[in-house]
Amino acid sequence: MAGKLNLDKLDYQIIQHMMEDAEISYADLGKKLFVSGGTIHVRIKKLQEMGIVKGTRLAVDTHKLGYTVIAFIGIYLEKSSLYDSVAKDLMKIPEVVRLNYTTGNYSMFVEIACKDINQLRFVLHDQMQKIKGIERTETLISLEESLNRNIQVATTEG
Amino acid sequence: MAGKLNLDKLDYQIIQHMMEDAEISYADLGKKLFVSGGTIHVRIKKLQEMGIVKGTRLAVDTHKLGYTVIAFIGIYLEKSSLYDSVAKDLMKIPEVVRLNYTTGNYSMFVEIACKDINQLRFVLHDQMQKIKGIERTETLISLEESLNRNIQVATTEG
DNA sequence: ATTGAAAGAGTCTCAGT
DNA sequence: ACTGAGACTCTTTCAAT
Repeated sequence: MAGKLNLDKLDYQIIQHMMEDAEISYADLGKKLFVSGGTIHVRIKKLQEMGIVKGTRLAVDTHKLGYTVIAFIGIYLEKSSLYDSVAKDLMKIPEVVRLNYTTGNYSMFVEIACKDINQLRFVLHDQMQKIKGIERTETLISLEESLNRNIQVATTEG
Repeated sequence: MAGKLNLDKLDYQIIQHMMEDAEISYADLGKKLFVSGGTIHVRIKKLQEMGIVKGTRLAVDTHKLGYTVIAFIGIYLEKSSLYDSVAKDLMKIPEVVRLNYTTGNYSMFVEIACKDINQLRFVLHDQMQKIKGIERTETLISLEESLNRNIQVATTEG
């Protein structure tokens, strides 16, 4: 399956640090990890070539941007073979930010981000209910996000 | 509540572009959006001061790093007043990457990232079951992530 | 593989508009 | 507010180890 990685402690430390803050300079990160800036550069280049590092992204406070209503929707399909078709329709809804095919209670699990409850209602009733193949849905509205963090790789050793 | 934002189309275009790729230079992004690099710089600085932009993060392929098992856990609490205490215990588990307090079927909703099914079982049976206040849990294992994207702000107009 | 220094590219500041 | 140019900082390359 997945090829062997052969990453060492330094690689994992670089990944961990820059997942949390990619603005630090190679020189400064090198100082923290007791190597030169040039070594940080070489390692990041290697991680990019391996496809592990995929670039950098601006971190944005979505709540401050007005997306105050986060909801998770569990979806029951009429037939599980309808997954691809339903997924395609769901992706057309801009408020849908995440979509997983799951085992367990639901066949699909979706996350949506809306600006208010009216927009949530619109997405649920006017957009999702029209999609062919959805039997019914269950909505969980997030009242509070207590944690949203990266995976913890720094202690991994190969 | 939330103060008025007063962002214009250019602000939203900058946010949208850099949420997807923060490596582009201000000069190049300015060319795309028909302003100078200096203007991009001023806008980003403003967005940082407003707390909307919170920095940049390294984007990593967690699947390639070995975290192949993503699961969502719905949690039923014995009493909903136990939320804070249970949340505190859940945060101690490194595999827990996200934690929401929710309305609907479950009281809490958790996402975990594991390297294999055995680690998932360990987290579920040995770590989560020992937490006081959890009545029972339901697990959804993600068989496929079809979509994981940012919110779409580019068409917003203030 | 790592280092340190030079070359190249990007950010940041500011005077002018 | 936006621009463009200069000062400054960071990334990237490379010869030496």
